Amino acid sequence: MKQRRPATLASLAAELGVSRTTVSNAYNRPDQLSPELRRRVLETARRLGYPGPDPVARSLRTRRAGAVGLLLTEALSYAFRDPAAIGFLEGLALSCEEAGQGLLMVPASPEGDQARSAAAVHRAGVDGFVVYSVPDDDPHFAAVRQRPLPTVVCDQPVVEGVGHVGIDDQGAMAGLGRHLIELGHRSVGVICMRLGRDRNDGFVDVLRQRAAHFHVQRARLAGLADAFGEVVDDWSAVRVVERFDHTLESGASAARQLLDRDPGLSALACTSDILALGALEEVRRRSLRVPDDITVTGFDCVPEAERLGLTTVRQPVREKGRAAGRLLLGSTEPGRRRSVSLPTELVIGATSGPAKATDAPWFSGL
Amino acid sequence: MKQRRPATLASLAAELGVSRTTVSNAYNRPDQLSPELRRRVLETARRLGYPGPDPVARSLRTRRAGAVGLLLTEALSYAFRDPAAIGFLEGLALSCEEAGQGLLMVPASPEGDQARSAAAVHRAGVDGFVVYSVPDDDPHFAAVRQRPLPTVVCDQPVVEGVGHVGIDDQGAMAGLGRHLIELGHRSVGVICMRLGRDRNDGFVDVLRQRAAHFHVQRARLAGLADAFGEVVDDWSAVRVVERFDHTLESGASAARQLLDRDPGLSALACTSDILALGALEEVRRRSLRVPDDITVTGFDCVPEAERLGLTTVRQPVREKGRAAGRLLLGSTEPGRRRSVSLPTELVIGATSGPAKATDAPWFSGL
DNA sequence: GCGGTGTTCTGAACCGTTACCGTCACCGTA
DNA sequence: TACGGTGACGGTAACGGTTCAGAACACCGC
Repeated sequence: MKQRRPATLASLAAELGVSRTTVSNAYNRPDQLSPELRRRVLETARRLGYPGPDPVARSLRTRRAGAVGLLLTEALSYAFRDPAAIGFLEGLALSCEEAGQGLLMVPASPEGDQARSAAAVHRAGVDGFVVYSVPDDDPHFAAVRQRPLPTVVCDQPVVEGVGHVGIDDQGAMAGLGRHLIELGHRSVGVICMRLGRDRNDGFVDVLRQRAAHFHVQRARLAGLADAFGEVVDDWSAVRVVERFDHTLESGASAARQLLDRDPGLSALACTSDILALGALEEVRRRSLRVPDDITVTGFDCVPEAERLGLTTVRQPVREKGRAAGRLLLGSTEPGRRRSVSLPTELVIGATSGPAKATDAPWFSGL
Repeated sequence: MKQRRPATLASLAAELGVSRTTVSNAYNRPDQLSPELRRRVLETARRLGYPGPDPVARSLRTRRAGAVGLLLTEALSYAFRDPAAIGFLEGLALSCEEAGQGLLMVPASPEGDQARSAAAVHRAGVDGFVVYSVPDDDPHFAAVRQRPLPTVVCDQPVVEGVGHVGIDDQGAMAGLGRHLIELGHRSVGVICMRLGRDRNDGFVDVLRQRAAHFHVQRARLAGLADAFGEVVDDWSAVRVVERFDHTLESGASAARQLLDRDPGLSALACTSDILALGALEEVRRRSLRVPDDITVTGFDCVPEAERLGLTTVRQPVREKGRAAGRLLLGSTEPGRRRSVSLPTELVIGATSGPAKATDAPWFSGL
């Protein structure tokens, strides 16, 4: 029954001897034509194998694609390994679902020249973009900004004319830092995620910390610096280790690097739970007791961390996704806030405890 | 500088005094015009704030959307809670990324009438569909089949004219069942995920098992029936409990229901690791030792299960995603296989052990 | 008989782009 | 000088719909 060329609105109309408008109305405005004619139209459509109005043509005319574009850090698949990113995605998917909008994950391959890379962004048929935690100088993000579409960023710096969702990373991390200070910790090692688009697995100087291209990491390190700057002579003497890959293994190897260099560390502060969980593995391997011998902290409060009683900072990842979606999809509302900052909570678990006396001069001085 | 009406290819061409074709070529076929003219075009585009050819119009003309549609079971956000689904997504995202294709998650709200529900599928501007583990009678899937697009299903029955990726769920589960039988287990309780689109938290008769709308669950139950049918008088006497939600809590409450009814059970076979992990929680709550007092098994081999040493079946979830993507995106190749079945592996962990003597009559008879 | 009021359907103008083919100037060659 | 080849660009026709302003017609009350 199917013809070589697939049926279109026009061919259906011709077959029925009615106008294209009428066929269109049969699908989109049932009240605009008699039930009898509508029945005939739909029946003929079925007979001819017409699947209904072409979505792309419809989008062109109506100027609405019915989908939100999502831009993630580099490798798309990376996101599916990070519990925090998954939570964000879940929240975003939820609010898209509520609004009946699709969610288009834009393929952003890291390699290749900038132009080819950004092409995927220009090829995306969407009504708006959500950009999640990409580096400040990301070419895809630049491409997104060229498109004349509403945009919301999350876990990135506030940008003029662009919606924003985030938390106070710096403040939250400073709070965690003060917790460590209260426990008497002075010699801490820090483990962070990658700070730039280049791979740099190793120690990080203050310059690189401050110039980090990833907002979140920059802010969290700054938060620690804020807190420890008060009690430590020189923050730049605190060793910070960076890892490109965000895996348990990275956390473990970073902890190894820190402890090899400075076995006397009384605490390891990590900028993510994944890294902290990895660090815990290495600590356990060394038969160090937590928190008696060493304190380990994370950030995010992923389920696994919560179960293990990791000291960390809880952030509402799912809510971030929902907020981003709502901000974008409700962006036509005029009185809408353009920036949302969500609350965090310091979660004191079983992996942080008082520093050993040797680490706290004023105790040993008694 | 920006005009009220956004710039188009045509307005750019008019401004430059060249044809639209030439402007189009400046973007898409740099070799078709002189570098000098191309430079002028691009420069004028920047000046006028023209963001490059409109993706939707381009898609209409070229008949390619540059994206793959993904249809998931009902609530989109559900997928982000199931580690197996996340693995699938990761694999699929990976192969889409390789091919430079976007991945559009179609919003498929469960409630609402069938017509409105399927509308999202008809609205999706994509070049093909991947359908993951939806019930056999899902209206969205029916809508997908109406669209004249290449389609690949995963964890669903093979359908004529549609690509297919899956594993031998029935055979794998039968293997697990034989493992339990070899250990002497005869009185087992079974915990499965939901079998239909209706909520039915409780015991399931054989009829409902066989009529399950979810292929995977149906197949896994059938696998257990295959194995135990050999040694148990009547499979229909084996208690099977169904849970609508796929959570740890569901697994725990299902285990509770089974053990309350029949405290003498020597094994709990679950059709997913999540359910099994939940069941383990309940078992632990009852101070039953695993596997001395009771054996618990899962299916999927998610990371958490692996770490805990759960006896389960490993299936290559990520590979399923990759295979689905490749099957779809390479579907133009003529000699391509239309159905892929991936291997599984029985993983014997620390949660399965010999049944207690009371459970094995021929032992106690010695 | 006439103006008013719906209902039902039509005509034509877009939406912004790319495919296809044609034109034209220019160049080297016999 | 005629000729075929080549590079650069232009014209036209889709691509498949939606939308808006009416046309045609029936019905109604006065």
